[in-house]
Amino acid sequence: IMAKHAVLSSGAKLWRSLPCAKSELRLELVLACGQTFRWRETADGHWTGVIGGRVWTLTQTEDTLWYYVYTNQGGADGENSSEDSLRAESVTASHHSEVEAEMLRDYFQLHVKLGDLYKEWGTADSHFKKISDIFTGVRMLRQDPTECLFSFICTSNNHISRIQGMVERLCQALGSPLCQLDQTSYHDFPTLSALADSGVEERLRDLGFGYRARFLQQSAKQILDTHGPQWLVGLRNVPYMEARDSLRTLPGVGTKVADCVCLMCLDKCEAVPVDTHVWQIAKRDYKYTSGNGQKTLTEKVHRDIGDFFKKLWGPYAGWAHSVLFCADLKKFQHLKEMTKMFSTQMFKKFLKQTRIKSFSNVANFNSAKIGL
DNA sequence: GCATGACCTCA
DNA sequence: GAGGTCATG
Repeated sequence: IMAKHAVLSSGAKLWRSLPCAKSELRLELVLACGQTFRWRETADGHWTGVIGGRVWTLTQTEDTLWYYVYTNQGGADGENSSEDSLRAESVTASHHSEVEAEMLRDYFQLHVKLGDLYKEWGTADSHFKKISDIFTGVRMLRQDPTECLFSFICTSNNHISRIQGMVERLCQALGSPLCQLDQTSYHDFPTLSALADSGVEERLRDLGFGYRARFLQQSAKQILDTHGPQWLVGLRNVPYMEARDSLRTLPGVGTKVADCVCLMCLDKCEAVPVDTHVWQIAKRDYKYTSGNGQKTLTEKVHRDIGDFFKKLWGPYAGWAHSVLFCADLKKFQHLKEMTKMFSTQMFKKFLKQTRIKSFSNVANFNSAKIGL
């Protein structure tokens, strides 16, 4: 019998949960805004992906984050890691589920109070305030450093939907299998040694990676040859600028990719990744004018825009940046249309007539915004 | 320090 | 031309 993707409504007993308000986390924004590329909506509001070598399905209600962890293929949990197996056997079930809860809290960095940060950013920046009333719950993930680095090497000259396909193929081709759900097989992200293999470039070129194929293989090899497998995660403990410079020694890693990696997996919450898109936001919404009217994204423009936003938003500038970035994506523009619609006189009249007091469940719309 | 073109593929 | 990097003037 083929295993299926879990759905909360048809088996809630098997799910576990964490208290978490939607204002602190919105899965459909966080998992699809381009900071991670492997989560898929496998049922309405249900997101399936991989964290820590396990397949998870997540969904949420107003004040609760629900999660379901699948058993890896082949019987015992974590059978492709003997260390995990030993741990699983020597530990009680409740301990085990506490480990999983802690993995989720860590992945979503739930100790960071996003609501408080939104208030601070909104006070300092009126444009942010306007946007953030609609785009609540956009937070940074704390991703696996290997997955994050090699995914972002794929992002150059590229758009989200194609990156998703490439990262998926990368895992299918080089990652170890975890489990199969419905027609989909899930794999772990490839290890550094799998990526460093000399046959990898050609393999990935065949899979449509283009010139990025060589960057991926070379970066993996360089890390293993000159630093060792623990080097990447070790960058969590060095200062932002030092980590950034270290990453930039890798082929295919320039200023933008290095900043993404710093922000999204190395705990550098002040890092603001600047690309042409963010440059446009700075010019359009903040009247930012590059010093000498430069035509391209030079090192100086990167620095200036990064400094500008850091001064505006403070030590969590990278987190604030991701809210605006998310709000600018084409696929989320419908959330803004919602505001226009709710703001019309006709709709307000309709609300009054039908005496609907709360619309918090409609697209997470903030009812305070239209003065109900 | 800054600009330009090449690099892959796809829309 | 794209959410970029690298090598070259």
